[in-house]
Amino acid sequence: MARDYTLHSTKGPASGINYKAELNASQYEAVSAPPGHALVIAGAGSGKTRTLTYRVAYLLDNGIPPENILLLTFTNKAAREMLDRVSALVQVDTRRLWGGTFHSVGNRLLRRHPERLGYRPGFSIMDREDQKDLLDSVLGGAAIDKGSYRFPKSEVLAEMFSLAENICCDLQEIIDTRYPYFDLVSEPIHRVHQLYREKKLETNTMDFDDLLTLSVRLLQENEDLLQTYQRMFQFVLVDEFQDTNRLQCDFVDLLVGEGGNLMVVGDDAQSIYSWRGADVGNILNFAEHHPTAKTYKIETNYRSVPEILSLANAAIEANTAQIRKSLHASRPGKGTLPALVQVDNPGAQAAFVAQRILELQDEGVDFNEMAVIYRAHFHSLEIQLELTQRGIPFQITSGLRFFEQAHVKDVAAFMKFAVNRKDEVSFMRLVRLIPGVGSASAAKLWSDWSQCEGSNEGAMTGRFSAYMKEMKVPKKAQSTWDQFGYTLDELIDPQGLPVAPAGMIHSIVEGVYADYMKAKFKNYEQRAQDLEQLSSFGSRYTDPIEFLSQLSLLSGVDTDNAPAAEATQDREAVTLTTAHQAKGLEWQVVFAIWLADGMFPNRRVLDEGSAEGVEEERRLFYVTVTRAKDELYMIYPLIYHAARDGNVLQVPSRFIADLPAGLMEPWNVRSVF
DNA sequence: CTGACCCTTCCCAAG
DNA sequence: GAAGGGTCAG
Repeated sequence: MARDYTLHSTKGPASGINYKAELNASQYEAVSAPPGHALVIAGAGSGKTRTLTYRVAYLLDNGIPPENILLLTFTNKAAREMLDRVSALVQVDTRRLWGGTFHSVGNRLLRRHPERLGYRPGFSIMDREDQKDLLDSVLGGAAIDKGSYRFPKSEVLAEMFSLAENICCDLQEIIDTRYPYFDLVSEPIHRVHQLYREKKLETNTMDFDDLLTLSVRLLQENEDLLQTYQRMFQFVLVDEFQDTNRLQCDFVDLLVGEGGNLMVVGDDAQSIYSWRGADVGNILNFAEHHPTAKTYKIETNYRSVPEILSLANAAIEANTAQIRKSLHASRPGKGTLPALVQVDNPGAQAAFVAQRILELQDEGVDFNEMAVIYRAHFHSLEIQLELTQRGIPFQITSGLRFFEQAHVKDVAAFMKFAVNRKDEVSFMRLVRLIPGVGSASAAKLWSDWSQCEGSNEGAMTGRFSAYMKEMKVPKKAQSTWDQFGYTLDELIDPQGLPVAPAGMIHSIVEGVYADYMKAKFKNYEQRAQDLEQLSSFGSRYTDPIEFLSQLSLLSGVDTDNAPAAEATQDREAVTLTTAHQAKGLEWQVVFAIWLADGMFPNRRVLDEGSAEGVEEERRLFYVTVTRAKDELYMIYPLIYHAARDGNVLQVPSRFIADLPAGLMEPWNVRSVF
């Protein structure tokens, strides 16, 4: 059932966009590509987002209804940015267009048809911590003999299961290739895996991977839905295709089907997620996989000065597995080379960065236009101290995410449980907030609750307190338990349906949580404020299920629209970020720090000794340096004091050592203190 | 059985 | 420096 679409531009675009004038020749070619499959190789800083944005506008201009377009991106932020830009270009309601991350699109599909997979509406989404809790619960009941052999902890199990899902292979294969030392216990691992899957269905919960795995299954097992969605998504566009894994690729293939039109955009030189299953082969072999596909290369870089671009090109040169392209700069030369800065130690590194930031500010560069980029979160430690001491404002993309903080998760647990009464993880979390209830009582209470709920369908909808009153709790816990019951009752209306999110949060905080926070946390005020922001975020939603989904789907990378980020958004601040999270962003000035072997590239990767591993690190280095528009500082400390090994002498990163000396300028930094 | 306290361990990247 | 694990008093 091939579908043919011809794109006409006879009467000129309704939007009045002059595509040829606003794009360069190769961008225009990709934007105006005929229907069918297309691979767009867009180098760093070549206007990839612009190209995708204009492509969507072009489709709309040619009469494709927005609901027939699906735009898959890597982060929510990227999706939002592109849709905003499309709205600015054409007068079409882009809310009708499906755009978002793979996970959010999966979520949307599954929310429409949960019953097809044996799920109920209002299923909960577990984050990493919830997943670990559920696995621990499974482990507790699985009678695993942990004495005789080393059995993987729940985090490790989660990692293994996730990898198997994402690269669509058998769990045994993961054990064999990546965890051979667990081969002795592979039988119980499989058993836990099975129990875990059953438990998820039983508690009406999904983990992150399920959002995709189950979406794929939904489409594979339901021909009618497959037809519906294939017909719906006539034009599918995928951003950052180099970072897709097998599961995501299968999802796309299913949605596109035989006659669909698929455009994938990416840059193989920026593939940096193989450790979570991304397969750069998806982009490298796309043309082979789809013989009719046309390939477009966009090789003009608008971002960086030629001095920086030359260095970047030289840096990636050493990689063998890549699509050859020659990225050239459109900007004029600047006359100064990227700086190579050797400093004595991490303290001096931080001092250098801080001082240079202040000098640049004097020269008129905004703090917002400066970033410090590093390989691992802990590399930012000294910089944070130094910037704080000097009063330089900064924002950091840390490992700690707003929605993963204990108090936010506690409140969310009440909401999740109100929406999904089978949610064991949330139930356990909230009853353990009660004084006098530990893990043993919590487990007992859950078993009572699920029994009462199982034998009595009424418990699924009626007032919570009616059922909770019947349950036995430790004496010490009784009054708080009752209070919890009344609070939960406030979260549902007389029909038993959950009320709006903002109201829920209010009830929870007023009813029980404020008291708990005061007793538990030193920084009660701060946390109370967080919850107020959560509530104001919640007021954008009427449907608590929708709100909770968004909470789960928002990640650390794109918490832009998250409450915590909003407070700092318009403030001028230097950005501190990992190289991974810097992907897709740009700044006038970039400080790349800790460029020593063992730090960047990472020690573990070097120890593993795989050439692919080092190539990925090199791509990560490429991503780092290509973030810079005007100035790039590559810095490494000679000596650092390790916790265990004392003073360690460092060697400059091989990625720097491999570069021709003429591409950078060594700076001599003298400490005057 | 709970919860306070102390000890050790950990550090690569994230949806 | 935080978080998990072990120990022990109440």
